[in-house]
Amino acid sequence: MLARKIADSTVRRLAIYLRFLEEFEQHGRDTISSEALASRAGTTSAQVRKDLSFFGSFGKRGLGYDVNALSTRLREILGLGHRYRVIIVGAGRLAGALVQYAGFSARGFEIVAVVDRDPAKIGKPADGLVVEDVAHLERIVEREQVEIAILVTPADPAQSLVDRLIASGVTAILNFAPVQLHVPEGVDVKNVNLAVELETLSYALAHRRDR
Amino acid sequence: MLARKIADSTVRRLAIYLRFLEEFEQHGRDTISSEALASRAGTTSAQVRKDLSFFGSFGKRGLGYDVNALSTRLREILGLGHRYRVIIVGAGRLAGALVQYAGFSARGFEIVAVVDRDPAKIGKPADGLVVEDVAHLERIVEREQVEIAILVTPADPAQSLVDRLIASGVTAILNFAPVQLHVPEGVDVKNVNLAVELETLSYALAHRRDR
DNA sequence: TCCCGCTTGTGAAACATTTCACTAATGCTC
DNA sequence: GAGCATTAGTGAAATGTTTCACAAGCGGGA
Repeated sequence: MLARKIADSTVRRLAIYLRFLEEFEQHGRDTISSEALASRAGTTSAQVRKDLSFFGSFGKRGLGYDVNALSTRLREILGLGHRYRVIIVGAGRLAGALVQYAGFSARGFEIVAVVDRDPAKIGKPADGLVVEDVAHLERIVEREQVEIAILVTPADPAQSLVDRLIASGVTAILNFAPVQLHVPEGVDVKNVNLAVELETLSYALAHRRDR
Repeated sequence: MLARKIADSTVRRLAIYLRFLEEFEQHGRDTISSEALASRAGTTSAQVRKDLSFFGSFGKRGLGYDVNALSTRLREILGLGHRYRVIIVGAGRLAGALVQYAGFSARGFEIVAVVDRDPAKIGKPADGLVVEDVAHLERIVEREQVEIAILVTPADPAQSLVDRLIASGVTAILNFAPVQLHVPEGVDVKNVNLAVELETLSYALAHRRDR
């Protein structure tokens, strides 16, 4: 795979295209045009074609894309070829929602451990798992061969937990804590901040008349 | 407020700056440079100054920004001057996490109702609220004077719920359902898709060697 | 008052992403 | 098998965003 520097926006759209392709697959449709895919995904046909063109050319002119072939290829491109082992750090309610969220395991993200520092939570069951003590974080990461961590803690302990995760070999982190994490080269962090999302809506509401 | 077309990326950063300004405020610090703010927020000082410059000039050369004045101004810009009344549509676990999430109410987003269609969930308590029947959606939106809706349902019913919300006067929607919603001019939608976030991480893992 | 170090505000340049517009395949119809 | 309608692939143009670099303003000190 010779992919150079691909924009984050492109990768996100690929993931979205895949979602709709799988829907088409289930409906037994076997070919789809860039136009049809674009209208589902809320973008333009030129954008779809450009996004795909970074990775090769999979379509047939005059016909469109083979639904099966394209979704296989997208899964490959997105690295969804194998199951990822995921740890959740922090056993709050959001953690509970994530553990149970079917969308993750459907796409190969398997939650193999949940840890917390609160003795009241340690030992409690969480959808087939038991909350473990964060004190044993390193041991658990190694035992479960964790590749991805989801951080669902308050801002305060986040950085030191990340340092420990990285020291144990984790190289990809989905961060829900409202802090900017500092990580070395070779480790990827994606930040999700639900309050920020609501605030961009609030901004839009406040400035509606400007448009 | 004469703000023209401001990039979404800029608005998100403003929300993040505000978060750190409030932290500085609590620590009694009364002035801060673009450089200091940038390093906390994970960006550059030039970016901070440019972002702020769209809305006026609030700093003092040689000194930096007045922490209090700037955070007040940012709250104003982001439309955080009043409390927003929010409904959550769908009473799953994610909804539960959102209802209880302190970050929302701290920023003026007050959850005033939770609805679902599942009779098993209707009537159940949810952090000071009671889950109501989605059949009464219109009545509830009016009664509670809801301005913002958070959609936490499966993909399937999402569009028809959105249509009903809009017909009832809701003009801002935070959408967690994995579909592209169609809304008329004048309604804002923000999409959050947790599976997509994980998939961009997966992409990064798969292509690490390319860089 | 004058000088100096610091930091903002901002055009211009660099860079990135999206859209356009056209060429070239492809299958279908007659 | 020729003509036609359709749709992918793609350089080039347009648009959007970030970074650069520097002039100008401010406060503090002598």
